[in-house]
Amino acid sequence: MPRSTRRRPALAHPATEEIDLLDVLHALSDPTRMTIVAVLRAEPERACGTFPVDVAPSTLSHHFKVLRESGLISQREEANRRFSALRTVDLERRFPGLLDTVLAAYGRPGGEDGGRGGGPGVRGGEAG
Amino acid sequence: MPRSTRRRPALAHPATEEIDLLDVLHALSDPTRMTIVAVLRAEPERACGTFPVDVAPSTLSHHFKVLRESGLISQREEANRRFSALRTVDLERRFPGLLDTVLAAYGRPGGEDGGRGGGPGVRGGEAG
DNA sequence: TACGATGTTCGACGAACTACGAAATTGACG
DNA sequence: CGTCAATTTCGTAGTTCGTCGAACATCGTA
Repeated sequence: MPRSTRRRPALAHPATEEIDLLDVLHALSDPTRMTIVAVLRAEPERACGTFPVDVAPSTLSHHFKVLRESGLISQREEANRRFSALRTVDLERRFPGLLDTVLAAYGRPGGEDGGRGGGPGVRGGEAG
Repeated sequence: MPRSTRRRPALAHPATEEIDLLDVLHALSDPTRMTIVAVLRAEPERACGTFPVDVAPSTLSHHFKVLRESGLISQREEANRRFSALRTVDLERRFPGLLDTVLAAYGRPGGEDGGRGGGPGVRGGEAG
């Protein structure tokens, strides 16, 4: 078999119009995945293994799959690394303002002690 | 014991500052609960049993509990009926624009056939 | 070819979720 | 008081979710 052919099925992403709101909300309702999205908001793209999350590689891979299949992120392959990026343009076209609003909300400190979704260690582009 | 005392623990609602974003997103990621929220957006309040959802009463009660504990809705008792209302003011203060943006997104038709989150059969409901 | 690095897939497990029916609670009405 | 109506609580079944470890695949390099 040709060595240039990747065995992966080209990383199926949903088309913009197929992005389902409930899938997106579900994907965002997990702290690990929300962290990934928040980090991705500040950078154009990033390799999978470089996210500040504390889970096993297989678990991380699962989360990326959920994010990708929900339409929140896209992934491209480069060598044996996989880079993820937020689908900001598609999301904005499909659900205007949603991503910005949700991420702004995520940046808000909570009345609790900043446990779960209160104080993310990610401030993305707020400063800039 | 005084008969005027309701046995229910006064329907605990989270304080505004305690509303957790991930809990809210998770609550909204279920089609039944999203329908409830969408209906509630059009009316100030509504009795539990009058929502256009197709689940058993006990299941519905569970969904209302999830919505209430997430901070999305408030419930008050009147006789043996329980009225639910969106906590629009609290939500707006906690997560500005979130509710509007999500519900606007929910109203968008999808590329699919409008099955799940595409076209909610909810508009005014004033007819009843 | 062998090795290390990166990342996925598979199989498993416990926890959480959604669903339902039955029973219990509460209030209105006769 | 007895009954109906609305809703919750309890117990339970089936599914989904998040997590991990082990094994596999790919790429770059020695």
